[in-house]
Amino acid sequence: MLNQLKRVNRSSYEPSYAQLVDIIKEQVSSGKLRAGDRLPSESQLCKFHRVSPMTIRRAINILVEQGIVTTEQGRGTFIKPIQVWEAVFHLDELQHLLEDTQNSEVKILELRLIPADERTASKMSIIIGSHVLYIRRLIYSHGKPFLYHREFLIYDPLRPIVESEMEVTSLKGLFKGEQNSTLKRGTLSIDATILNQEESQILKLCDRSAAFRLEHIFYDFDDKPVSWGWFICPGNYLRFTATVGASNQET
Amino acid sequence: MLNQLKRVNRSSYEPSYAQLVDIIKEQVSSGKLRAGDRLPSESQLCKFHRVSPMTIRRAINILVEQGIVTTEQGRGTFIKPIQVWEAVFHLDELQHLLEDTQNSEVKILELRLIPADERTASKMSIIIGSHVLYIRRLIYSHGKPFLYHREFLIYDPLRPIVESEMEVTSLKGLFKGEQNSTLKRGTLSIDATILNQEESQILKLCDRSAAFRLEHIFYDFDDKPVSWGWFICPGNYLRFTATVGASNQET
DNA sequence: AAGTGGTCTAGACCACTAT
DNA sequence: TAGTGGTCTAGACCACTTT
Repeated sequence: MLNQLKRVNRSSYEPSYAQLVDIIKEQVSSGKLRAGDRLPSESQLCKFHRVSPMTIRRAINILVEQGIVTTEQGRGTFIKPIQVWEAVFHLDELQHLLEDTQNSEVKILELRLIPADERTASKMSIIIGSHVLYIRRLIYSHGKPFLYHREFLIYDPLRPIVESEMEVTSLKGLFKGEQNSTLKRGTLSIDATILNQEESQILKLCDRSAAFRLEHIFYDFDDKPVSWGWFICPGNYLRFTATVGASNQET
Repeated sequence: MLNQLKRVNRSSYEPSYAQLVDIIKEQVSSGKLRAGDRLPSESQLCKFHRVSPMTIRRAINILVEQGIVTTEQGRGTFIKPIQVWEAVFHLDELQHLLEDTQNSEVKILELRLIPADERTASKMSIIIGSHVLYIRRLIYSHGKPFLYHREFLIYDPLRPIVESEMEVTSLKGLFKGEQNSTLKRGTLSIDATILNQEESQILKLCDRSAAFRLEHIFYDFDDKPVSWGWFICPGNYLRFTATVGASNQET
């Protein structure tokens, strides 16, 4: 009985634990194992695949992380039913567009020191009227504008403005994957919004069309906000996608 | 030298590997370890924390999965700079609203058998004109409509329609976390859109306001589409959020 | 050659669940 | 009591990078 088909191939270059993950995923996606079914016990899997308990455990831990199975101490390991909520959305598409430096370009539309208004002050935990650096950028892909970015940066009068501008490029690092040592964490959120007149003009689109608004706040190592801003991205330029359940194409 | 401060507490109820993960994360979020820094080698960590190599490895593997560090064979383990692209968005908010069965309600607005039009046929890989079950649902939270769902289900004439309706409830299971054995996987995508007249009327909102459109296709174990549909969710009812980098609040 | 991460073993002991 | 998952050990061997 047991798995009948595939065993771990000990002489393969693929690690045993990874082979095991694939074997079990394959059994799920082919329907041999279905939601609610119990996996063979770890000791049974050990004997069948002729690997040590630790190797089996490692494979099962990975399946747990991937949301394929759940474990219940004393009872067994069970295949999870698919749940829509497990869907996870990434910013991959945006990343690839920006990493493609051949075809993407960042243009600074405006850069000036301004006093923080109420909203900015509240977002950045500073006093209203404090000076902040305000930057408007337009990001082009393949020659067409597709992202409009507005950002407020803490301005430190002790440092020359040149260095503040360095911060700008260091922020750019966030999006290009360069090293960055001044920022510790960030929060992001996505809203659905409608382009206003200014935005649609800049992005060369119809007024009042649908768009995503990706807002961000970045914090330094003292947990103080350093940057607040948002990207406007026309809805027809971007789409967030995700999959749930055991897809056959997965690794 | 080394970590100077915290060591793994062997007599704690928290597993050593989890303690190690927390210790290192704390060092990152406090700034003791910064982007690009190298961690002590695994053998050094073994000696310092008096645990076996496997335990260290497990902790480091977890940190790799969480995007905190990267490993380079033969060189060492390094703290990763934060990257916006690591942001991961979930449907938690939607889930919590629907799981709160006290305050949420699903109302079927329409349920009928119709011939598939071109778009439906293409999405579900069926022949134009094949019969599909068309369902319109309105989901209420705290008495207010906040999700409008339209869905097309494969109709199997060999099964009585009652069973097809069962499928409906089984799909509901997807959203309520019940067992489900007929579906294997699904793809989801999020668009930004603008409410049309029908949608805004049903959701009792202003015409042409911003909304998310969450589209889904679910497949059975033969990889055949079983359900295609989309949720319309007003933008001001929902927001997708994510964090990047080492936040102090994390486990 | 020395040091690093990567995989794996063959057990041990524990907590929990079922019977 | 027997079976299950959960943690952990004290090594081994390998591939890789640096010196």
